[in-house]
Amino acid sequence: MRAGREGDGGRVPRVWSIVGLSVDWDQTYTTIGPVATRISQKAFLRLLERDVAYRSGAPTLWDVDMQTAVAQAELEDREVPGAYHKLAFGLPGGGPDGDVVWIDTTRPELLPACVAMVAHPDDERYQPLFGRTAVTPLFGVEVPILAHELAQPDKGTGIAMICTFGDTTDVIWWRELGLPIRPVIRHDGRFERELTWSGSPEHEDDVWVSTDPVAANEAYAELAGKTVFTAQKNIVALLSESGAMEGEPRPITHPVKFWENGKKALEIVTSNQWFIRYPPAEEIIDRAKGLAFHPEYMRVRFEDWAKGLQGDWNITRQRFFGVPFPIWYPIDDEGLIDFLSPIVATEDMLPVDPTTMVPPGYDEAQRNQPGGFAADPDVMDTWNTSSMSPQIASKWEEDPDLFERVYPMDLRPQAHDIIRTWLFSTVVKAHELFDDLPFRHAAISGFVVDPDRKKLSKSKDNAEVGPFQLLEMFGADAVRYWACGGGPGRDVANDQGQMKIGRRLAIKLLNASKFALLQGEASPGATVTEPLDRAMLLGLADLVDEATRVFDEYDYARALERTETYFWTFTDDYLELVKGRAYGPADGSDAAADSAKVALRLALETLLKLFAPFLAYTTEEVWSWWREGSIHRSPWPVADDLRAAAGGADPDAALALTVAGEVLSLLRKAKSDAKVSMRTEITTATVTDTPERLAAFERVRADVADAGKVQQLQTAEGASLTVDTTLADS
RNA sequence: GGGCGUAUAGCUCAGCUGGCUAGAGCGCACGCUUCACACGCGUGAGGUCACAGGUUCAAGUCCUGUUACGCCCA
Repeated sequence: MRAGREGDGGRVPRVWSIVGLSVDWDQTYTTIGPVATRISQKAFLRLLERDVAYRSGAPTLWDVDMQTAVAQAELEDREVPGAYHKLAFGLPGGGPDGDVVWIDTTRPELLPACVAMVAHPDDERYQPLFGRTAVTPLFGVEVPILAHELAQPDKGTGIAMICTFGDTTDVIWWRELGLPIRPVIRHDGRFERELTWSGSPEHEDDVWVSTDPVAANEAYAELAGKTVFTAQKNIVALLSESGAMEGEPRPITHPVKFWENGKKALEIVTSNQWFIRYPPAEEIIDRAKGLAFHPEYMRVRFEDWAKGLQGDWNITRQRFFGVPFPIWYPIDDEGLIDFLSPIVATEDMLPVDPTTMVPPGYDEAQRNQPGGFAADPDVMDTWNTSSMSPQIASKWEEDPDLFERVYPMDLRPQAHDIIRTWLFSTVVKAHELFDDLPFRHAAISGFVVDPDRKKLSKSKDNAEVGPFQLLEMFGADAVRYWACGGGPGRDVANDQGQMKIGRRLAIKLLNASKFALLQGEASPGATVTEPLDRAMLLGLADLVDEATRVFDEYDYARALERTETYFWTFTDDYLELVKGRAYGPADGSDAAADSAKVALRLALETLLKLFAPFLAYTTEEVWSWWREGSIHRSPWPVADDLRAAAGGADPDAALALTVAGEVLSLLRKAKSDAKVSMRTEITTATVTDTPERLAAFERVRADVADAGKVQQLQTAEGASLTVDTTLADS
């Protein structure tokens, strides 16, 4: 099992235990602790060796509040208010609109980070400008005017500035157009304090070159050390003053990337991070073809995610807790850390905490000293550890015997919200490390939603009652019944009505079982001979076939629904019809009574087993009344055994049972209409029906007459079923 | 904007490969102390199967489009 989150205080295991899940509590695992750390680190080292894991300085999605990198999988877009600012870039040599080019931007404060302008290659308005240069307002920086398909001609003026970095599109442009980088936003979300423009490059890599360094430095002084918010306010004032901005900002709402748990919009900063190289999308998709999704349509989420990946998986997080990287860095004699020459732990050292352990060839005194070493300060993305959960649970290279027996695993059960994180990363890791799938089936469940179909959330607190209360109120079987009502992949509404129904079903099963067992055992060697009993068993055999088939397809909801439907007619009709006969003669040796008793016990055993996955406690209770051991360890029913017990196929018997039920219903209706007790005797009843159905009815007429308390039962041929009755005086 | 899913009685849903006179449970109405069950039993009312086209002898079921809701992704 996957351990509950910190703070749950063991609630998850308790719920699972009460709900009756079959868990081997000796085989739990967690994603913290020495084993998880060792396995995560080992996987990392193996991937590092093969250059699948690598360290790189690259544009990184960064949450300035949390001061940590964020992976693509944890992004979400939010519609937030913003404003277009129309800015004039200088165009030496002039163009169609004179000596300026207008752009619309929502991030004017990034003007000092501008490295180029871009328009769509097919955009006739700007085609004459491609290859020329423009000059940024205020900062006087010369930037090239380039063409790229991702520029949107219908957005703003159709030409945009590229800054390092305003959004992920900037990153793509920067990478694909081979642009320089002018980073201005620091990891804390504020503008760099010390930035100086000069008239000519001071060294080879100098990007801070302006045609008017004095103006540039004056302008930047208004931004240095400021937050993005303040910087924008200040630069807008400067732009208006200088006449480079036309009109007022035009408010819009637009999608902006956030960390899914974050409060502030993400910035893109440059820093050194550990990455895992994704295989090509097609390769992952092909690998996943061997994985059965239940329901199958959830596969598209996996595939869409694979196709939509941009860049590799950043597994570095700047957090306090988590699995550390088994890595140190040398410090040169001047005290500078060389982040590009990591000192890698060896596998025999694992688990490694670089902040307390010392790399080979060094001693503790050299920590953080010139000429010494420094620990990698970061930790792994939690998904990077969770992606090893099959290997952690099966104790990869820790318990070879266990691993051999359980890996790859059969089943990954999880909800659909973490297909892109947990499922995807687990498949990728196994693919890279083992060239195989980590499991064969993925059962994707939905969520529990509130009665208005809204997702439950801790912050909204719209869960009226907690799991323990529900279990207390309705019982575990009722809660299981409700939970199984939503098929694979479907959300299930928190519906106490359904739990009530589950509870009634469980009680009904107890009572029906009591009745069946009260009839006593049949004489030794007795067999099923009566048509009614045979028909019931044959119908049950078909039910077993269907339930087995749909279970194999993971459609447990249908298995439950079919079993339940059968059970209701079983109790309403069959039990009523067989009741009288089952009591039998006083000595209990009558063959017809024996037939009923054998059929009843066989049906009970079968129904209990069919219900066992759902009503785990009720079925176990009934089982204990008359059988040894646990029903949950007993073999699954076999349809052909039931057919054999029924004495083989009997197509007419099914019709006999159907007609019997219909006639019985009409007899009840007569009494119900007369508002008399069901016990009331019927003096005479005449059943009219087609010859074929009457022939079938003939085989069960004694049972029907008995159940309906009919003294004289006659038949007559006619077009369709009708029943005329004369009630006895009450 | 793209993708996926859902749309059937007041409610929760079944109806799988087209044959339905469209079902179940809850709720509702009217009855019934029936010897397994009043935590029950029986009977009944309740639906133009979201909408519009199409395929077919036949469509809730297949196809196309529209609408609404939900989820995923931009």
